[in-house]
Formats: sequence, structure tokens, C-alpha cells
Amino acid sequence: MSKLLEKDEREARTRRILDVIRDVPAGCVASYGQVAALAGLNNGARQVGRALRELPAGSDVPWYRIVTASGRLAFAVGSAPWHHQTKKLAQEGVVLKDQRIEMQHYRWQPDLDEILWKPSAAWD
DNA sequence: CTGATGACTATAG
DNA sequence: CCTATAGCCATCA
Repeated sequence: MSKLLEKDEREARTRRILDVIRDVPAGCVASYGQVAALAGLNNGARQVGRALRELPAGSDVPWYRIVTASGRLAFAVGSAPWHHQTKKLAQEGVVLKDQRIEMQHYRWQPDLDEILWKPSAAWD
């Protein structure tokens, strides 16, 4: 039984992660770590990456709005998935500058997060 | 149980 | 800015 609960917990975490990502609005991006934090995970950036990796094709989850904390895509520059994600972001007006996104400009900042992500230094 | 892995991140040089 | 390193943590062999 404990094993079953463990599985439920694992799925609950994944569900929370995907729910957070679904809340990221078009034209904005969020980092893996940011999504993890909003999903209630501690140091769970890698778990977010895992959840996206196992995401079925055709999902309603906007996986492409998730990037690394430095504004780079998680895929190797120039790779097929890298181009794919770049294209999806461009459709929403999120453009890459020298292969990276200016996080200070595009990062999603949910209301309650304002005090946690100190946007003060974000708006040049 | 141990060690390797990876759609991560913060820090140091 | 970049590379190297060390944490981090669920999964898997």
C-alpha cells in the first residue's frame, strides 16, 4: 500500500508541475526552478525537466515556455528541438537574442511572486 | 543498496 | 560571458 501511495504522490507532483506550466501566459517564459518552486517542490528543477521530457506529444501543456534560469533553452543550440522551441516562442513574440532570452523582460511574474523574485532589478 | 544520468542551478575563477 | 564544479533529486540499471 505504501508503494501505491508513493506512486500517487509522484503523479500528484507531476500534475502540480504541469498545472503551473499551464498557467504561464503566452508571450512569457518561466525557468525550470521557478516552476518547481511554484509547484511546491524544493530544488526540483530537474524534476520539472523530467516531467516535460515524458510529456506526450500533442499535450496542451506549453512546454516551450520553460527555459533555463540563464535564458537559454535546455536543448543544444542548433539542434532540431532547439529550433522547434525557438519557433514556438517566436510565434508568441518571445525572441532570442544571441541564442538566449532576456529573462528580465519575458519572465512570468505571478502576483504573489513579486516579492519573491525581486523584480526591482529586473526592469532596467 | 550503489552508482550513473539528466529538458537544472548557483558559485567561483 | 564562459567553463568547471559541486549541489540537488527522482529514476534506472
